[in-house]
Amino acid sequence: MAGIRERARAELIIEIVRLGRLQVEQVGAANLSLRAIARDLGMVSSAIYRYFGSRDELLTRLIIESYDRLGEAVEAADRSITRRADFLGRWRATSRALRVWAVANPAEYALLFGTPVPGYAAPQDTIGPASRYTVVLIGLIVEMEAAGHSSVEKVPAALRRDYARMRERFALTATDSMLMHGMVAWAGIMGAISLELFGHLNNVVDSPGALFDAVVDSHGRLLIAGTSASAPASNTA
Amino acid sequence: MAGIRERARAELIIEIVRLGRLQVEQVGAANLSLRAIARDLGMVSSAIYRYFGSRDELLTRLIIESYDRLGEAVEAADRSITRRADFLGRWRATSRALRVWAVANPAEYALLFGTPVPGYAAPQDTIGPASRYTVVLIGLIVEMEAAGHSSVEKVPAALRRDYARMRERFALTATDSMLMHGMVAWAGIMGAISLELFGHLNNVVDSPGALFDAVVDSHGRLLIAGTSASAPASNTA
DNA sequence: AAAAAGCAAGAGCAATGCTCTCGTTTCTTT
DNA sequence: AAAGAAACGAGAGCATTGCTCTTGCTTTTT
Repeated sequence: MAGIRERARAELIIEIVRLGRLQVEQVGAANLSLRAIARDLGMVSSAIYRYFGSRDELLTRLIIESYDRLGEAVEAADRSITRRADFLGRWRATSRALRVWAVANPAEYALLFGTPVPGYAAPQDTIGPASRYTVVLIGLIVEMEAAGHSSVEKVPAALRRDYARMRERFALTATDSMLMHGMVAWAGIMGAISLELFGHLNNVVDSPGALFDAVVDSHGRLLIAGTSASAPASNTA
Repeated sequence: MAGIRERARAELIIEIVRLGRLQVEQVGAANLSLRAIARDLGMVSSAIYRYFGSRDELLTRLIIESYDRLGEAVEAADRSITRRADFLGRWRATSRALRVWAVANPAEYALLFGTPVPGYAAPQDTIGPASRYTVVLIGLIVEMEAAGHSSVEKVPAALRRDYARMRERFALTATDSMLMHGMVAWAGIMGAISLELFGHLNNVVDSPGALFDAVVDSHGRLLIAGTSASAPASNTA
């Protein structure tokens, strides 16, 4: 049972999503228009609603796919470092992959990490894909600690429950200190990317990529060495 | 010459801006509606255009005012630390003021640091107010270095021109290394706030304030001590 | 073969930003 | 002080949006 109708439906959904992504890239998520998609498809606007119940539903689909693409990019970057014990290399590769993806797909980055659209609550379906890139980073932290690296970050008491839950959820063995150190680094690179893409480095930093690399290395060295900062490692330039 | 008309105009503009800010708070900048403001004012929608040529013009005004409020909050926080040589205290006070303001005014924070509205290019008028809060942070960095603190951050060659321009623009005396270290910290706290406010800590961190404090202290200690991490300073808890 | 479900089309509703015109009021110039 | 210019509010109107409902037609299921 091919299901002539079922097949057409699947193809149409794919096409709608494709045009939706195209629109997000060109005019931003805020201006995503179901009517415009219908027009491009040669359909009348109401017909779209057979496939997506609302604009938000399409948006959710696009968000999920974007998270997946980002996750895939970061995972590939991590895989590309064959010497698995080269933690600084893996940290650089994954975080740079994050930025490269963001710079190449600014509208998608904004869709994921920019202002949430008002009244839009991310449904449960997004949290899986959303954590995909973070799983890579967390894994890196865990492996680093297993290999003997440590962190002396002070962990506020209020965060202990969170880290305990995190260990359980992802079946990790990592100290609170190391997990928190990872979050500090995470915030650093996300901040650097957001500042760049949302225009806050305009007329300030001409080479945001160089700044980003410096941020990555700054955090990377600390992650590798704890606060003892032994060998400053190789530089970027 | 009071100018009965000029006076009414000034008052009306203030009222429009007030209602605009209220709307941004309640429905987000994306849903800011000139028509709704006109309605609240008992005017017909077209009358609004005598005062603001477009929706973007009102938005620009709101952005400028928000930057100013944020700047004022951060400046006040810095002033509140009377012992001016307590750099860690000032760093904590200013960065926490940043977060407190953001948490108290999430829609305004999103307006300033979230996804830029597509097609909207920030006009020149915004760059002055936009740099107000950064001036406080930069000043702190400069004073720290003048007091003997230093940084061993490696500065990529590509950033030297940027820092030279920055020194000229703000009439600073600070090393590239120290300025870059400040930017690393800046990215860290902005990233932490954005992750929190844009929902990326949901179901992950229950006490984002505690995480933020930890991020602030982590950067603060490094800024104070360079990479030598001498005295771990007092903690937060 | 009959009933059920899926589908595209079209009309329609309530919004939006923005433009234009038309009298009226205020200000400026003579 | 009178005449001309500028600013103003109201109203109608255009193009656009998301979304709903009804109406026939087609595919699928019973």
